[in-house]
Amino acid sequence: MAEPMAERKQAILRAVTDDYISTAEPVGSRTIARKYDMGISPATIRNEMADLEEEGYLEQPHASAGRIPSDKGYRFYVDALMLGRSISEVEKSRIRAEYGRRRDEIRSLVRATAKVLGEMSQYASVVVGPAVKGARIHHIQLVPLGSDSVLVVVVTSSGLVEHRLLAIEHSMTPADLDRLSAVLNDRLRGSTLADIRGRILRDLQIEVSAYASFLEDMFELLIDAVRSSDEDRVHIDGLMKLLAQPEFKEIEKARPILEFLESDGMVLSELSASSRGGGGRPEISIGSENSRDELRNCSIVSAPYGPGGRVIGAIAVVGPTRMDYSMVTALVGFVAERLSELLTRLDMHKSTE
Amino acid sequence: MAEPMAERKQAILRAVTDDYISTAEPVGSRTIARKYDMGISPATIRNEMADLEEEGYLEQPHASAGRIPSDKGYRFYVDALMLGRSISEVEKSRIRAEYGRRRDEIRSLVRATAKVLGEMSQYASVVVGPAVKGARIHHIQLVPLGSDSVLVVVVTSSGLVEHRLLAIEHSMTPADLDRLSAVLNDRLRGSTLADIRGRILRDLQIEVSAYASFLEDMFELLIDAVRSSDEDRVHIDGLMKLLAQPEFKEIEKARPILEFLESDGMVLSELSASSRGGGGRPEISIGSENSRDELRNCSIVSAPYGPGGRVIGAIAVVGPTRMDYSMVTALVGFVAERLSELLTRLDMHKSTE
DNA sequence: GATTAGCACTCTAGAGTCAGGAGTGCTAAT
DNA sequence: ATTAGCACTCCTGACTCTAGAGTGCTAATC
Repeated sequence: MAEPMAERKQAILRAVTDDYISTAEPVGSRTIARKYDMGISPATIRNEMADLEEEGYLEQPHASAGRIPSDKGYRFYVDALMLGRSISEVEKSRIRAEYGRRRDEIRSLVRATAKVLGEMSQYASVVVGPAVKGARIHHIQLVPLGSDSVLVVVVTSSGLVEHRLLAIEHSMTPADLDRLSAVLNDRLRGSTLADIRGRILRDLQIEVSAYASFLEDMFELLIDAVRSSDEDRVHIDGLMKLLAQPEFKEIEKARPILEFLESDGMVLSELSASSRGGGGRPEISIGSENSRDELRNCSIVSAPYGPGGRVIGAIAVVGPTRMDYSMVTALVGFVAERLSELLTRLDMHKSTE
Repeated sequence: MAEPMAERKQAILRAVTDDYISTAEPVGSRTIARKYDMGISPATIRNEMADLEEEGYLEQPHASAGRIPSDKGYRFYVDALMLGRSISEVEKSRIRAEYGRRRDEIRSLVRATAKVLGEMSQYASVVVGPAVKGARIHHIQLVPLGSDSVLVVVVTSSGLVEHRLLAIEHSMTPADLDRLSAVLNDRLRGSTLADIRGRILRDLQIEVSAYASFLEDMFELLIDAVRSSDEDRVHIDGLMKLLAQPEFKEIEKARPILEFLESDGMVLSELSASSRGGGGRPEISIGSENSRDELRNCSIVSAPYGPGGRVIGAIAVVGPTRMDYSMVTALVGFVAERLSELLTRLDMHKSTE
């Protein structure tokens, strides 16, 4: 058993998969003989297909229809059969153009990524931005807004800018705030927000005891910001594209997937699991391979990204199991790479100060 | 012509509409006689319904089915027939709770509004946040982030916080930036971003000529921020809820509406038109009353909001023409009012500085 | 021994038919 | 003016039937 699959059988499996991916119709022996001339008759192809079905690579929707790939068939296809494609120059420059303008702030970068992935893949796209939690503080600034409120701006080392308004009881002069900002920066730079809660806060409160309660409030706010910003990490696009796929014509088929995508929390846990793998090429999860049951009718192509090899988030494309793996893999790979590159450049700026 | 509709006819129209709204099935004379006992026989009801159809308030999907309200019928219903309902205390406190935590920043308020509207209405919700364009500058702050980049933070009088990273060529000390911040605040407070582009920029460049090119870059960035932030104004939620409605079971029916909602630009122009009306109670736009053709299969209930009577944005619920107008109108009204109230309070803080 | 032509068989999609049910419109009686 | 009665219409779902596609098997062929 487990002997390598014969050359010709592979060719047939590839043909069936290619054809089904592009037509969404079960494909029969006749079709293959006609479209992909491999010099053998439909009858021969039928025999091979019967074998492939027995081995679990193909299945029949009903007794007298053509064959379609099973999840196992798709798996073999992406691992061994699929012709690796790289995306065209036109597409590349399209992507670069999308990034051209907004190279400054990470959130708009993330959003642009979701948009370009959705539009170019014709499926749904997901981009998970960097977490605030655990990020190191790069800069913190208190901005006086009036007699009774202060804007707290925190910039993390990953380039994320968070801000919150804080009501204050006692008037503080701009000079006060500046001095406080300086102290805060001195003490907090490089710590994570989680760190702050404990030791550092206590130290600070002693040091600038006049502002003890102000600091208390401020950290409360920041902690809350961390919590709620996790929801903001997930950006979805191209839902409409997904719904345009024939497998989702009846909305019931799409509902589980849409519900999954609508729940930021689930997306987060799913994608951060898959992005641990790090490095290399995009990861492909096909139908029943997905850990969640509601995703057994779709496939996900994902890749982590981040500056200089560090992983801070992930991008993904979600489509039917009949998705164009070749195109999507190339696209996801290129975009993740491109995004990482941009972030690396941003990061360098920051470390050379 | 145009004599007032007889009492009983109105009762029948109301019954038909109520029933259709809750069952989504065409309703026949028999059903009405059974469910809403108004002491008359099905035959009488039939006669009245025939009249109502002739006058355009009802229509028949096909010759021997029950009746359903036409757009004109719904219009009469919402204007004259619908029993005004106010939302329950439970719901009110649910809404208040949603707002409880995040009273600080306008963007999270807007997002929370979209979420609560979607969940409680069971339809899609749209919230248009305040425009950056045209907003007055309340505060502007330059934050040094390293030797070669500066974070520009702008707070508008509507409470919107925008920020952008700016690469700089020549190193500027924190002190430089502080002085520059002070000058900028002095000169720009109260102007709109549009104003800046012209005269003020020139004056400033002369005054602090050392930073002329820096200022040029900065304003370039801000202008761009204004442009791109228009996209961010629109927040959608509850799309899934909309798709769960029986009229959208075949995705084709929903597509035009989804496409409309996905295009921020269209939503923006549509809603800002309707929010001009200002004040009072929610505006209801039914089916063919909508100016856009792709919306002829849905109804929109919208209301403007803003601090102290000023309109800065709008909220809306989008559902099938068979939507529960009574519930939605009450909900939209309450939420818009609540949101305006919160903003008014925020605004007062700001004007008492 | 592998390949292929031929053929019977199976299954689906779509068209046609039919009965049942819901609802109407009309008429005549109240 | 209202209503009971009834004929009529039209949809819905079940059933049947056919055409077409595709298979699997067998026997002939290379």
